[in-house]
Parts: sequence; C-alpha cells; structure tokens
Amino acid sequence: MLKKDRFKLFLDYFTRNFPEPETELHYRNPYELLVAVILSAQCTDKRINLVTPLLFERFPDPQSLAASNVEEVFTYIKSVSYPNNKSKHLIGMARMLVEHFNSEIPATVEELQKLPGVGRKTANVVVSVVYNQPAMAVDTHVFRVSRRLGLVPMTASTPLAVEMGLLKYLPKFLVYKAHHWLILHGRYICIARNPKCPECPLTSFCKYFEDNVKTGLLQS
DNA sequence: ATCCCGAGGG
DNA sequence: CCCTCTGGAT
Repeated sequence: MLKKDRFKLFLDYFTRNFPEPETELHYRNPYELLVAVILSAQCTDKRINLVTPLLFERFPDPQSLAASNVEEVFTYIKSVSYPNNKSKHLIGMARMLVEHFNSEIPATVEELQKLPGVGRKTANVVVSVVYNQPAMAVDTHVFRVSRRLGLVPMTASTPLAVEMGLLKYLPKFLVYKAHHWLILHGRYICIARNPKCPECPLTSFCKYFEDNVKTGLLQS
C-alpha cells in the first residue's frame, strides 16, 4: 500500500472519531507551557498538573524562577520523575531566558533548543502549541506508532527521521492534530509491548499487523 | 513488573 | 551509540 493511502486512512479515522484532540497539560502562557513540557518527560500529564499550580504561583515568570535555586525548585517538583535533573534544567533555562532572550519564550526550534532541558521534542511542542507552527514533536509514542503503521519507512531510525517522514505527507493544518492522534493511539491501543491489535481499528492498513500478526507469528 | 508526550553526558 | 536520571500509577 502506498504511504499516501495509509495517511488518508489514518487521518480519516481520527478526524471522524477524535476531531479536536488537545494537550492535557494545564498552562496559561508560553512560559508555563514550556515549564510544563520540560517536567512532563517520563511522567503523566495528570501528575504534572498536580504540581504546576503551586509552582507557577511561586514562580510566575522566568525572572522569579531565575532568582531561585535548585533546592527550592526541587521542593515543588519532587513528586515528578527526575526531580533533580529537572530542577537544574528549570533554573538553567530561566536564567538563559533572562540573560539572552529578554525573558521571552523563543519562537523557533533552533533557539528553544539552546535552553537547558529543552530538546527537539520539547521545542517542537512549544512552537506547535504556542506559536501555531506545523511542527511535529516526536516522542516515544509518535516514533513507535508511525513506524508500526508504516507511515514512515523502517529506515527512519531516529526521531528526526520520523519527524521528516511525517511532515512530508501531512497537510500542514493537520500536523498538530496528527501528533495528538499518534499519541492517543500509542497510549491506549498501540502500546509498546503486546500492542492490542485485536481492538485496533487501523489493522486494514497497518504494516506491523501485516508483517507480524496477520501471518500468525505473533498472537496478542 | 512496566509504563509515563526525554535530555544530557560519556 | 549507550547510560543515567528517578517518582508514581497500575
């Protein structure tokens, strides 16, 4: 099956069933989104939403965060994954924002990636959500699901390669939604181990299903 | 036990 | 490329 057709079937299904997917992270401005996304690595959005209200009350802007220290920030985020690393990242990020970016959140992936704790995935989420750019953030779900479905070639072995492969076929106005759709599918159906192929609505065009399950080599 | 919308360092 | 960071929910 041609990639173009796989994309069409994928987009049609989710457009019909999940027309308006949204970020579950709570935020009120670009600064808060950036902080929330940095915290969200290897952690559920619900857990992040539990700690950000107090965190944002104490540190409402980059200046207040930059003036603090890792020990204090740690006390606010100790219940999320990697609180030590993330405290350092948040302080370093805030200080760079104040010193080099006039305390404003950069609008390009390149500039965002200069910030401590901000990799390509986080940068893509920020420009996508805050600045409405057609950027595809490739996390573990997007990476795995895109490859299984056959939306990108198996030779796309890095997040960047998957990102480029997806952008090549996705209409710009659907990039943001496709990101959430791939995550939804990866979280609830196309899970990492023992994907729930029997309940999957996309097996008619899924490459993983075609290559593994359909032939009977894998049972799930 | 396994998984959560990763990033930095070696 | 691999390793480490590291808490909570299920």
